[in-house]
Amino acid sequence: MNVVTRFPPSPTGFFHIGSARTALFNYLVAAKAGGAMYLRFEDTDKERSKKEYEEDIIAGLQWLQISYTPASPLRQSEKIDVYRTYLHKLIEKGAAYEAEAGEKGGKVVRFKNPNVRITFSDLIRGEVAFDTAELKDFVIARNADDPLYNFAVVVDDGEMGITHVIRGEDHISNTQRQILIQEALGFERPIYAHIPLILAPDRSKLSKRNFAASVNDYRGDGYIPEAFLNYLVLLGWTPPSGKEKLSLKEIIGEFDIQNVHKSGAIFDLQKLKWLNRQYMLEIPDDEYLAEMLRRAHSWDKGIAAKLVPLVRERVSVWQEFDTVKHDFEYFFSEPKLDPAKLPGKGSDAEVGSKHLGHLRKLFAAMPSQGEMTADQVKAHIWDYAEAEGRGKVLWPLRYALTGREKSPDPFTVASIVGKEVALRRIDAALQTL
RNA sequence: GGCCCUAUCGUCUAACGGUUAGGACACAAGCUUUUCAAGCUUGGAACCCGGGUUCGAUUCCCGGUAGGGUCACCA
Repeated sequence: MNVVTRFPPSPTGFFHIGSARTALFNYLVAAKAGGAMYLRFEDTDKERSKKEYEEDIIAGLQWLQISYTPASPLRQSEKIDVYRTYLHKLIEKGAAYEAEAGEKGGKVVRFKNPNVRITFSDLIRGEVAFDTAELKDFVIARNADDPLYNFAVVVDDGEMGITHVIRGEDHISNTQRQILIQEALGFERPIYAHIPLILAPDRSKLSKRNFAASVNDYRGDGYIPEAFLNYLVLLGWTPPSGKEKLSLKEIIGEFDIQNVHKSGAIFDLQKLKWLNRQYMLEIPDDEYLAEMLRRAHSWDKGIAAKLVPLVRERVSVWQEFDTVKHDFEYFFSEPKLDPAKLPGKGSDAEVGSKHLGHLRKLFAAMPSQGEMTADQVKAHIWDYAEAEGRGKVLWPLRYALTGREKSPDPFTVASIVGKEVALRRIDAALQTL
């Protein structure tokens, strides 16, 4: 069977997380079967549809590497004549009729409801049944040149030969209307799959008001697109292998729309961050450094290169680097010291001074040629620290080097700033005591 | 309210009649060169309720409850 799916957003808002997942599932079903997924814009709502939203959606799909075939024409607004033809066909058949005055005055086209019971089989939910009688004769067009969603969708899906309609659960009650129109028009019924919704942390529908729901926001925060996509697919589906971190290729290999869950899932930002971190850890050092420098222009490249592993430990999303980078200032300029904090817990100035004084000698005795690793620095100091009490010796050293109560360990810091700078900072610290 | 859908740790989930109900995120404690981060180890944490069916139900059926979706001349 040649599989043809579609992603038909209405360009009335920015690319939404839920839309992204719908697009992804449609893409996966098509990719799995070697079929195609069409993109078409459902812009029959002229007032709310905007070009900038179309652009945002396209940019988002590209960011996520979800490929598609553009429908031709791309927009529903570009094929009004086609809808008009089908509309006339329905009216001639007596399956639809023009009706006087609706709520907003003027004529509208109503579908003549046969009042039957519709049962369709949903790939995710099984048999779903509706009694269409309560729909009454619903409106399918404002007039011959102004079709409404449910009608336009049926015409498009029919003409494009869509085999699988995969969409959000919020469309499940539209299905009965669409099947009715489909049968009147003589189109074949596609296979349906209604996927559960993504929920905000309070279990309400994901909306801009209570949550960052735009894909754009995550792109802006510096999430890795592969990680974002990976997280999205995990929301409502578990691969048979049980693996959580999956490439798009692996996802396609394992994916089966029938294994998608029935219930809605809350979007968990912390798990997304965790997954993103797993992807960031795989970025090669040179690329990682380049991104750091893009976000911290003033940083010296040589020092920044040595900071890569320290940054990696602390950053799960690039956005976090923008905050954390200020904690690394002491690598680039002399720290300001608070004499009260220098000796550390349970020690006074005299004790601090004594240890720092000895440390100064130990540092001075280190080789000045070439760089020292953290382990080598440690080797020079360790025996003394052990003998005098690690905390008592190491705290003043670390504070003298960084001027911070929280920082990486003193050996690492010393190995990065180098012997000369370390000595200078120890001297400066000694003078404050 | 009508119709439709859903229901396992706080969250995402595994289980497809018989398990000490498993994993991941988060959380807590301990270990790491007194801090931070990361890492490692350990721990607490769930089958919505009530009836059936069955030798046996988290699992199947029915009802209740709760949550969600939808009831436009929006999509």
